[in-house]
Amino acid sequence: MSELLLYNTYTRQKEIFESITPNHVGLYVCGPTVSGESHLGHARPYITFDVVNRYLQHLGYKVRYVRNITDAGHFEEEGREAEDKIAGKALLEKLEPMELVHKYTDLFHWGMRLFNCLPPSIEPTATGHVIEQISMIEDIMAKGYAYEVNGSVYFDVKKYASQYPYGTLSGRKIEDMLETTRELDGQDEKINKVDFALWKNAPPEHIMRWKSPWGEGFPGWHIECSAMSSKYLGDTFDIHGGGMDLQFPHHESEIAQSTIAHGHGPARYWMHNNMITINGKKMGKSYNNVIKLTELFSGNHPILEQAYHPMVVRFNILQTHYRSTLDFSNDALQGSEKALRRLWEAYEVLQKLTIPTNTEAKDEVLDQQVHSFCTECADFMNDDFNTAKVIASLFELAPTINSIRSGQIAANALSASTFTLLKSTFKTYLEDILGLQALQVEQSNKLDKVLSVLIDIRKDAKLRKDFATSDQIRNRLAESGVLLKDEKDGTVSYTIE
RNA sequence: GGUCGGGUGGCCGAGUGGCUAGGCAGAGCUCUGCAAAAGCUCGUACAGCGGUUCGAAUCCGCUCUCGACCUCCA
Repeated sequence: MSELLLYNTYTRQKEIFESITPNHVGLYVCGPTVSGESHLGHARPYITFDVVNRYLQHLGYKVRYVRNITDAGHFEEEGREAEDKIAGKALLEKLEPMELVHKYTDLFHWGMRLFNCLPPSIEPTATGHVIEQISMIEDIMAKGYAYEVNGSVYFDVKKYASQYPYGTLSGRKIEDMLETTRELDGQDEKINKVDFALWKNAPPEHIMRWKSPWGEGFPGWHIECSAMSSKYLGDTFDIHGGGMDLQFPHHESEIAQSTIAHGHGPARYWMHNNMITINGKKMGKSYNNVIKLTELFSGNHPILEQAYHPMVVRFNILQTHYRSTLDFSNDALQGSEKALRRLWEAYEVLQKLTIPTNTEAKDEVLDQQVHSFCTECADFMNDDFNTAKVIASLFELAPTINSIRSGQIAANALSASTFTLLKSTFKTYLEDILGLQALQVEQSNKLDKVLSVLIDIRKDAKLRKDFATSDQIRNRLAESGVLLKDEKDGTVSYTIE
């Protein structure tokens, strides 16, 4: 089998993946800030890295997947007054900060569950690791790369850049940044505007505050990921992931902090997923075009023509390579919904088919085709997680499956081994790796029995050529969302919308 | 302004030098009491202009155009 190639943002090329510890992978993904409801944009990284996690496990790695919860609240560094997002929102909603954080964390987990994202191995919170963050800041100060001003601590980027490569990850030059940022404002505590906060002094009205060697305050944003990733994954771990928008300044700052604290950057491979856009514009609070997950699943948003099932969203995201932008539209989602339905039905048909006993394929050509569509799935995943191509291959197999079911293709056209491979490929890729699930909710036994009564009555009517009655049953059921299908073999199946 | 990445058929989207993904929508046919589903077949696209090459959506140059990052952001 081919080796796993992944695109490393740091080197800007695809590299062969080799884990630091054989058979183990340390994966860190920047998690959400739980100051508000999760939105469609959040779906992308967590689904992307869920597939990365699943695929690494499929390859036999034991993955320690760490994804943080930012519950300490970022501050607007450039704002006149330092404002804690979470504390501010808490005042608005008349909630304790902890109450608010809990509410949105639960909501986030709810969304992740619906998306069928496997939970991370560890989900550390920033507030639970203030001590670790403080000691890392102390370490950086002791090494001379941070300075204190009025109870706040800043990282000295200029000094760092003079001795270490800075800006590699995000493709930036410190000189350019120092030039473009000379909007000299004497108010700023920072020596250089490129400096970033490790610790912020808390103004009196600030609710979230912790004691530190520099007075009461709260940690800077970037330090939490550095402190927590090194705590749970070590000074150097395998993969650090997140959205492209975090490349700068967040990840660049993490590298700088870790380099001073540990002598090197935190991760060997940096992976960044691209953004979701709406009508070509990035979705974001500042654009006022955010679709929350609750709205997405309920259809309750002006942009949405209908509600979208979490699996449809997941499928839609996986139909696009993770490094491409993904433009949201109702048409695209509706297309994905139909596509997923068809693919999943083929999968269900396949599960019911019995594997033939012939060792030789009756149709060599078809057997070969099926075989290669199955095996190439691994190649596509190995090529920087090309889920779009995997899905295309599975679609290529759908007609064969459906034809075998309808008898247009004899079951023994395929050899027993190819048939087995076909079955395992669908199971492995569709369910285990892509993490997809049936759109339909499990039906209750009672409903099934009720429907079979109606189906039997309809069958009788059909035998009597009483098509008025049979059509009436079918139409009335359709009105209530139950679609009947007369199969070739005389049986009747139904799907519930 | 600086840096970077795009512009692919009606729509969504793969794809880095020849073998012209896939999905949705559309058209025709088969099957069917009718439907639905399914199967088969069809649309021959790569922003524009040059260049390199036997051959380019894919490489180079220019133009137009969209977007991302540079500030909280997935």
